[in-house]
Amino acid sequence: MTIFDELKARGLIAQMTNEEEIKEIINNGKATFYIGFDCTADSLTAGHFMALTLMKRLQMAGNKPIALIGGGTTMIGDPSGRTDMRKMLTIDDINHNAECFKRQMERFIDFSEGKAMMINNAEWLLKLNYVELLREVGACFSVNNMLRAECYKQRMAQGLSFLEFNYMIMQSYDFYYLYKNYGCNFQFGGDDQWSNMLGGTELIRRKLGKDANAMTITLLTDSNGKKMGKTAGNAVWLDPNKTSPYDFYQYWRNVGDADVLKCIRMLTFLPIEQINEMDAWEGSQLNTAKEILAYELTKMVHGEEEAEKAQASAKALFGAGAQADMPTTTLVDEDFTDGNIDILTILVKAGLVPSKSEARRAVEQGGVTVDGEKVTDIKTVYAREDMKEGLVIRRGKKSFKKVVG
RNA sequence: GGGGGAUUUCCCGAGCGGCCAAAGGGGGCAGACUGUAAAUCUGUUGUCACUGACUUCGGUGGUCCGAAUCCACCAUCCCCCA
Repeated sequence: MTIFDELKARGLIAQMTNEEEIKEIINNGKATFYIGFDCTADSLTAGHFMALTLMKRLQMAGNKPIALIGGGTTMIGDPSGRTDMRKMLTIDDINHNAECFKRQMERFIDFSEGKAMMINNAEWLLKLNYVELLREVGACFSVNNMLRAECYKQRMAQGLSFLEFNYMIMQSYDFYYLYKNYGCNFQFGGDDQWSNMLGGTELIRRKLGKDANAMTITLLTDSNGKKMGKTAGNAVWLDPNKTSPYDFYQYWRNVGDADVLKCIRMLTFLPIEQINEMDAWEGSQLNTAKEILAYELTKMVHGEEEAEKAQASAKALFGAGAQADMPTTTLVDEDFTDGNIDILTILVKAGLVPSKSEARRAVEQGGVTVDGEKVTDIKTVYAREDMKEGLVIRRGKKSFKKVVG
């Protein structure tokens, strides 16, 4: 199976410039392609993960990836799909974030000599001279067209600053620059990037008279059409310090029935034949598929050992099994008064709940269990001696923490 | 440059000078039902020393016994005219 057919079979392809040409290029390993990552946070997210796997797939097929870190573009902020302006980040923040991205990417992509490159667009964007830029590429952009672009549509009602309006030009310039200096003939990106990407191919055509290609990846959305990779508005991070391997595992373990196969297809490296067999699964059988999904992804992001641990913990907590590894909080002297500690304080200290008020509610509503026993009295107190072995505190169905005194 | 409007709790959005910690919806959380799914139903959703107290309604001052509600200035955004 060619790489193109594989991408297609996995449902990864959303839009592309020229199908025949693209097939020929990527199937024969002739693409030097780039994907841009704006460093708005100090860790990549599950959302970026799909782009990383795509890079890997293409690299395995002999193509050469360029991971473009958006040190320059982040200074501007991509308005695509946003209803408000992004917070302005300082240069120091951006540099720090870029460093973090770099470390995370190295786990997935082989950056050894000649295999792939990592470049920061701050290298050229920050040096641009306004008037020169206007003369060089400004003439190639039609404001009329830009205003029609999908990525600005949503913002036309809310207001779009000139700063953000320029994002497309910067991204287009990147493509142009990479084409000229690194022989980059291809750009991949999320489907929300389509108009920005076309800006680049258009610029290359006008300036150099050459054709470059672009292809977007289907956005990973759940059956309700919402972007995946977020819980309650918070991103699922790849950094284990921001989202623990266990939580990461749980996120995928809990995807809806309708979304499991799609996720497996798009995100894992399991052979398509195997995935197609799973297609017939239904009902509670899908739980097995979810386990596979969660395990595979955790393994890729955090390594096999962490994946095993997360899976073991999950099985132990939800099944009957023995106590397994699980996140632990160790209490210190100050947490106790006269050698005792009350349930509300425990919940807060364990980070299972953000405030005592919520702890109170959780207990009053019967959502708290300690070592399998439901706690209903908010005044319940535990003695330190009884906590040497640790108590398993459970809040709701899915949050657990072991607390040791 | 001129004129008009907006800014409310996680989001959208109501809000009479006292009865406002602030309607309603969304989202979140918990419970029931389940398969660690979805849908549905119920409860809950500022904080704390929780039948009470404290801090919130863009910011700063002011009027008043009392302000999210009135006044002044500042900031940000939107719309119309140029």
